[in-house]
Amino acid sequence: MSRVTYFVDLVLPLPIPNLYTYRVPVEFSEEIQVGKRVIAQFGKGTKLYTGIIVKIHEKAPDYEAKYIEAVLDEYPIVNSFQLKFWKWIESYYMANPGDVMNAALPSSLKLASETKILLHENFRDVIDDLSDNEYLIVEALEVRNELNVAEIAEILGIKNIHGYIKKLIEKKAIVVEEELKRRYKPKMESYVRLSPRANDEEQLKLIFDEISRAGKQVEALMGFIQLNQRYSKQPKAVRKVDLQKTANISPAIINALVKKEVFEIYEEEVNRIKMAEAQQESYDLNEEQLRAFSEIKSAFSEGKVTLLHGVTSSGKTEVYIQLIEEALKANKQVLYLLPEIALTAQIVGRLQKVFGDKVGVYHSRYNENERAEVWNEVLKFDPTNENSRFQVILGARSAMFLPYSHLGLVIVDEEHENTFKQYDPAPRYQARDASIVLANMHKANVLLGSATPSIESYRNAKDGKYQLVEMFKRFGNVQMPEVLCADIKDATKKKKMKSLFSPLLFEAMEEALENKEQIILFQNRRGYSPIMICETCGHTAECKNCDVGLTYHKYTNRLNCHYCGYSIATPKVCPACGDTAIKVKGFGTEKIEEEIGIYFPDVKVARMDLDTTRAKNAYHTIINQFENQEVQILVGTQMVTKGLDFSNVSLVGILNADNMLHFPDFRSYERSYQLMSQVSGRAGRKSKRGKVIIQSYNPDHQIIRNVIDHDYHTMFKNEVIDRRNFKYPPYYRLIRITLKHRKAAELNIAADFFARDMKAIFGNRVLGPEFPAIAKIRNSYHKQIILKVEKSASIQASKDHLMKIYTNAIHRNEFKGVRVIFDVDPY
DNA sequence: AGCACGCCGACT
DNA sequence: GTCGGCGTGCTC
Repeated sequence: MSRVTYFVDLVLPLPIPNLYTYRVPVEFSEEIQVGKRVIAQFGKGTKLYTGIIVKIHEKAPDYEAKYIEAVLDEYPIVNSFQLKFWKWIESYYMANPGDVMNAALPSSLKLASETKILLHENFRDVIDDLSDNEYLIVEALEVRNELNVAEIAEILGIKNIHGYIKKLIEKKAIVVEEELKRRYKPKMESYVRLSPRANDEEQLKLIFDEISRAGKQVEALMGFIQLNQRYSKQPKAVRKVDLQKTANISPAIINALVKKEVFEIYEEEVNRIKMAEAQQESYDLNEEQLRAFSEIKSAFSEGKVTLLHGVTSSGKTEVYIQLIEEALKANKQVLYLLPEIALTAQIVGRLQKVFGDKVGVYHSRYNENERAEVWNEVLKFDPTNENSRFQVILGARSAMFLPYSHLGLVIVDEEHENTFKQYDPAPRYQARDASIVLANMHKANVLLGSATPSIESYRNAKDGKYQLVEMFKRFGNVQMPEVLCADIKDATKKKKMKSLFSPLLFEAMEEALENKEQIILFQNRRGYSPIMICETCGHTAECKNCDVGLTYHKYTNRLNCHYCGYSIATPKVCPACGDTAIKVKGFGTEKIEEEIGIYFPDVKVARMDLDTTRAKNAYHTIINQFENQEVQILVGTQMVTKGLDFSNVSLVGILNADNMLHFPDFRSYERSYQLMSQVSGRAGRKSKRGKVIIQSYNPDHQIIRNVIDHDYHTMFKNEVIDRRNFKYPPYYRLIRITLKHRKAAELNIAADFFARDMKAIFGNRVLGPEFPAIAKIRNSYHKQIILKVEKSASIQASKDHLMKIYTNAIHRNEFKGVRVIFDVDPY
């Protein structure tokens, strides 16, 4: 009887463009399944990789295919929705399948080369039946417990040991330990409870008498009763660590009580991701929210993507919560995307109050075990099970890659945020756009939410492609803040500036502080001063790897490059002319912090930017301090604009609106409007109208006027006219081609060739090649070519042309050493 | 990505 | 004359 030989096409976690076909050993024929992980050798040497089976077939390729080494999973860990989604990302964003796999899978699910080989627990049963080499392996394993493939190869002195491994697995002498199982140990936690003997009022009294001379033990017992809430309706489990902390006792005290049979210690498997009890909070939607809610629902019933445009603190979250509730009632999964990891903490608390442990969080700062746990829970989701955990996933852009099987609702909050776009490692995707595609695959509803929608989304809504739902009132009838502009050109001329502060801002600060109100100051630039300049010869320090000036950081007294991290000590004399007249020019957050210290020496100031929030919990510490009003003034970059709600902020100052308005990018007006509106939204309380002061050299600038008038619509109207005239999104799609080379001259030649080839096909839709704002990063020169494709034209055809040009180009001599990066919808 | 093959400089 | 630099090309 002839047996069928199967072949599998694998995605390998490598930046290479193809799938690879492997032969399946007959003994795995039953096990293989699309979406399962397998181990396969790839390339020279003994490198092993985890691949995902994306296709099973019987067509032998015309080369000698290698065998897969092992099948890792009992069940597929990637479902068919995901594979379809991966494919879409791959093709739309011009990425390699392996890049997409890398972005999608938590790394604990894709380890392979380090795959450990262990003894089978019953290996002794077969030990007599082994060949010499097999015996050698088993013997080595008895000593070392676990070995990887390379180590075994060394022991045997043979390169290809896979035959032996295979035989040994068949004989059940060894097992290939799947990394996941090995690393992923459920976390156990010690809990304390009363022993059966003590768990009774009478007995407890006796015990108190019994231990009355041991003060610490009494404290321990009291602490336990307190934490346990013994006399409440619902006593709580008491963690050992909590008891130690609350009663301020050492583990020895608890052990003593265990010995006396008062306490018992028991272990409980904890979910790494903190459990939360749902405590249904009653919340009622106000009239406007109810209207929005019903409009959204009717749009959903027509299968339309909906854009919820609601001014800051109009109570969008409550509307989301209602929608989530409906999705859960329909036994569907919910994906709630947020732009910032930092923001998740605030929202997750709110959602968990309502949905308990149905809410899971997923983002890149989560450790591997936590991520694998969320992955597995989502994979296990069973719509018929009432108690499914993580039916609602809250996360940053990577959360869209989880193995959803019954997605019913996707919410993209703050949809205008550019952090939804992944820039650097490929795949360079837009999570907002991609998740809409994902939702379509699941026939799920999509809600985009923002106070300042992106021009794209708003236009889609205006065109009727999306449903537009708007909320104009702030929750609790808080007034929109009063926005004023301070003319710093005029103030400087009249010598009225108090360092960085215009009289208008300065007086408002004084007033707010007097009233014990808090202030947020926003400056879109970190560090102390952007540049150091020698007043004698005009020399400025530049990064030796990149084409940018170094930024002075006072705290460390160093000059840093924000692109590559290069840093030098601040020179005392000018390296060019030797003069000591070195001065700082411009200002960043650090400088502002210092200036406040001079004018308001008694006021507590906190600074929030990339430099102060690098430590793991720094962000929360700063937020908490500000929330608890231990700090009166918060100085920060972009970070302070992101949806934080503080109740006592009456004043927001934007120190310099000009540098964002003049950013060289077609989106700079849109971004400036969004940024300024978002910070402005932080001002204002229930009882008092907030105040926002924008400092600018250009107080009549159209965008500043729009912010003052809270006039999104005019901003939008003007912006779309420009976009249409200058051929930018949303009327055109952009593909950015970046070429990199170590040498500028070679790069220029290659870029000119590429652009010429492109112009031959695309004509004047090609822009460039141009050096970007920073032409040199990490010792590599960059040059960009932008392709503008009409929305009506086929983007796929354009990409096919591009790829053809690319494949032709790379064989050219002029292209040696040039790296090419494609970025679709780069902004 | 990783690894081998390959062709030019400072060394036993 | 050889060791080793990393540029180039391939991996089922």
